[in-house]
Amino acid sequence: MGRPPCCDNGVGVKKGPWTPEEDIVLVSYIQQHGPGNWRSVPENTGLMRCSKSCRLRWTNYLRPGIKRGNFTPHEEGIIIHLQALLGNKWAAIASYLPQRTDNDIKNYWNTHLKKKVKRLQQPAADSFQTPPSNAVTSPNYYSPTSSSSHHHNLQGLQQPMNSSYPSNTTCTASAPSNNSEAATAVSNLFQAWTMRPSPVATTANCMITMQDFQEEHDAAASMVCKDDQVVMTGDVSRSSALEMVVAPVMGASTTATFSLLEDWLLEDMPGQAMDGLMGISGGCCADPIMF
DNA sequence: AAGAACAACAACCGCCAGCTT
DNA sequence: CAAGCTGGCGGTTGTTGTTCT
Repeated sequence: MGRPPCCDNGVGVKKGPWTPEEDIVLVSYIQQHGPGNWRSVPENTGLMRCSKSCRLRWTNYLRPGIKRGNFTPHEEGIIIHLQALLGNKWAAIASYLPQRTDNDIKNYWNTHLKKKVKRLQQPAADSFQTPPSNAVTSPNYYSPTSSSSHHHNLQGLQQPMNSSYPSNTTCTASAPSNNSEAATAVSNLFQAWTMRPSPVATTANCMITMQDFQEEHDAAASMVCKDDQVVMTGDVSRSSALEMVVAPVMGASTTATFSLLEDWLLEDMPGQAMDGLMGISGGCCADPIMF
């Protein structure tokens, strides 16, 4: 089957950077007709661009609400974690950062974060690249580059988030029975974390970079955010690290957790990280969609 | 000051899934 | 059911700006 490229005719189709004039034409057309039916955009506007180019220009650059410029440490953290969980599913990752486009995130990953993460993971590089021999069959193994896992994670991403968690919820835990459940749970965690209007999300002092935390990590294993201050406290196990992540989702505290999870995920190879996630034995949350 | 090397980012390309005919 | 069309996605390339030598 297959289909020819939408711009296959080539003749008269302009390529390369968009001019301000073209932008104006495109924006004014979309303001009148709304986005969509991209096929008709070049025809109706006289733009010598293919429909695909128009759509990309709109979604990646002209669309209202797009945030440009430097990524905050908070955004960095989200991208790093979601990339570890989902792989290069930029559209899915972008859905957690509505102000950023998938193209932006992809570029930022390729130019900044990939190197950064690689640098931080260097000591564990060997083990990172060699999944356990039973990786394919093991229900507890998660590969960040596995396409099947991606599908599972996307299913999780698409699930609506249960938005209300009472702060005094009784916490019981049962491990997810498969990768999909784990991925869903983690995806929901991230979604809740990123969406909630909490002090952690809005307090600059809580936006701690991974480097910041890792510099401190030798001295103190946990990091708690109270009011506007980040407080390093005593030892923290992997399971309690996750509890710290879950707690604010539950609305129970203002524990600053993202950098903890960052550290927790990046410190180990992904399989172990997911094992740790799935092997939580301490109580954390009761909602059935979580664990 | 000039050229080379590198980094950042916008845009393109090819493939795919889903829908329509 | 097959073929065609559209929108969407991820990988890659090209261009521009910046830093280094």
